[in-house]
Amino acid sequence: MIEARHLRVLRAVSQSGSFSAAARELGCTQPAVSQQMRALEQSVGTPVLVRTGREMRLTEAGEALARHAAGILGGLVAAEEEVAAIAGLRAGRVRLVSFPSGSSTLVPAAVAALRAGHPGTRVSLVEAEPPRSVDMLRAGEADVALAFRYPTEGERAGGDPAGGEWRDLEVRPLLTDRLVGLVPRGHRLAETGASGEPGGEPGVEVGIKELADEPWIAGCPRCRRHLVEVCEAAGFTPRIDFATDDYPAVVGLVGAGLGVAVLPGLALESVRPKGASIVRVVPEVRREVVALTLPDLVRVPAVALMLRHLAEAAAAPRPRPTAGA
Amino acid sequence: MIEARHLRVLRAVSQSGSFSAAARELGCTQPAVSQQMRALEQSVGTPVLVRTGREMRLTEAGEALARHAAGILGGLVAAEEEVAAIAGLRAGRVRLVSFPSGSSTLVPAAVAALRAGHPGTRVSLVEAEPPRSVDMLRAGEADVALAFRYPTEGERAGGDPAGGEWRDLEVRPLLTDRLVGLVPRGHRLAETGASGEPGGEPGVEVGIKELADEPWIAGCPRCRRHLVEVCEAAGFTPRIDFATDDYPAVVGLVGAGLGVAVLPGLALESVRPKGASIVRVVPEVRREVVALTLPDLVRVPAVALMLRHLAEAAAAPRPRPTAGA
DNA sequence: GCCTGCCCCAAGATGTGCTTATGGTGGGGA
DNA sequence: TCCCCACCATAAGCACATCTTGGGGCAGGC
Repeated sequence: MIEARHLRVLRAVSQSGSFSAAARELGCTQPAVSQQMRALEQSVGTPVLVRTGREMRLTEAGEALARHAAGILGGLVAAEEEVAAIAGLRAGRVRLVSFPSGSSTLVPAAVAALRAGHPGTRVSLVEAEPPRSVDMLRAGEADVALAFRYPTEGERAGGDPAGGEWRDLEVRPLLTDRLVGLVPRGHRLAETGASGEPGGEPGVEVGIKELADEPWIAGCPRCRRHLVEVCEAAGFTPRIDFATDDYPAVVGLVGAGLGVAVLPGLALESVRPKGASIVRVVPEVRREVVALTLPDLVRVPAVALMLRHLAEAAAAPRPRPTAGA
Repeated sequence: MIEARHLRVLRAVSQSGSFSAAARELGCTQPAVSQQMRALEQSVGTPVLVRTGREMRLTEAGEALARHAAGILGGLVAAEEEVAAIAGLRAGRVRLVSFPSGSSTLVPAAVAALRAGHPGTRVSLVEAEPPRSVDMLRAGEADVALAFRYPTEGERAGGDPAGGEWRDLEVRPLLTDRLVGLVPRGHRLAETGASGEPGGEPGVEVGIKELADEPWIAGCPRCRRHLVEVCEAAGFTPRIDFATDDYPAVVGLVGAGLGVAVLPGLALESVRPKGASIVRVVPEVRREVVALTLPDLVRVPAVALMLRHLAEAAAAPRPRPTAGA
């Protein structure tokens, strides 16, 4: 079996014209070159070099090998360079999958930072809610998944403290997203005017039990399930009139006076809550936003960098949701 | 440094989807595959494989390597096949250089036999007299040289019994060529009619001293030098009127009655001695026809085969020179 | 005629790869 | 639900290949 090492030595010999010069070029001793060429000749079964007194020449077989060696060794260095570019972040691709409110907040900041520092990298983004996004991760269709989980979900999944259903994944907590209540402007629980000013905390605090009799507008299936759990823990079952994972639609429905809702704070960073007032819900309802990837992918430089930038984006001060016009 | 072995294993893994299957495919054990992949990942500095629970997938770097591997391994296989073809005589080139009378007698027979047995081989032929042909051999412009030497030349070159000036070459004696005399038809020394019949030995025997007063037509420089030596050993210096290495010209000059000549028997195989009679010269004058090559080239299959066929052609019964019309 | 450079050869030391044996893990069938 | 099997990782031992050092032969150049 011809090895690349043989071809490297052969090329050095044919270029330099002697074993000694080839050895100097290759940074080894002359007997090493001699032995390599002997091994090559043995493996191919015919001489490749003619030792004439003054110079070292190639036989026809040697010429054939040298001719192929150019392409083979060129391909090897090309492969090395391409992989080195990926390893050195001069190239590399990260396929992100994110839930909607993540892809409009954390992702743009992280991607911008990554592209700014390493222009050669490429990022692709698709949107999917957690169960599906994790499937994509496991199926190799994505490298990093932005997902979220509610605290109670982890407990339900067998009491495993190390991540529940994600125990075989690398889990990077990014931030804890406090959910806020949304009630129609002018609702009896909304403090008119003062609530929801830009940059300010929602001023009104509402016990969740106070919303027991309101019609509800729920979000994605998991959010809806969690909402029911929280309400039932508070002693009532919410009457859910609408369910949609389209947050602007939720806001619109609330603004139209069709009900109340609980939304992730993250979602309100990019949705203008027009016609609705933001209230603080007590007890606090939180969800944890995490970045997920496969353990092996953590060692892929572009993936590691993306995780780092996601963490930085999550750590940056969040703009406060506004009450809207 | 990426080695071809790594790429072979990587390809097997990516095709089979598991280390164990790749090991079976490669004919080794599973830990060997595991170690190879670990070594590859260490050498390129980034993971190339993602170990997900059910299947083994390539990372982006792994995809890049696999993409290059196709061409690299293909090139290696092509190189191996080409060299194997040369080693197996399904291909291969022999560059012959021969003196004129050799290229019209021994060479055609040997080349025909070689091409008949191994149609893939190619033979090229150029003509050159020994000093030049040996230079070409040493310069790598030819693989096999057909040459000749006169017995006295070896003695002159320092008494080395192992080949004189060719002591660094592989010398394969092919045949000993007896030189014959050529006198004009009807010359006083030529037996009219009976001499030089097709298939018969030259019947007339002439002592070289009897030609002392004849004008001479000499051949190539070495032949001419040897002629002078022989004549001087017989006690006279030949009067050389013409010197040419064109044997048909020599025959023509003799036939025209312009002098006598001594020619290699081999030359008369392909030159019709019209107008001239062939006589045996005593004492016998011989030259040794040999095949020369570089020692390393003996191990090149096509060269070895050519040498063998040349020896067989030389061993075959020689047609006798004819007296011509 | 001496000297230098080049190649081959042999022996010792080092490193690498392969194998066997073992443990841990996840998936599928009874 | 449990068991079993396939798969991968790891460690230890071994064999092979490679490299180095030291010595010798040989041809070319001053």
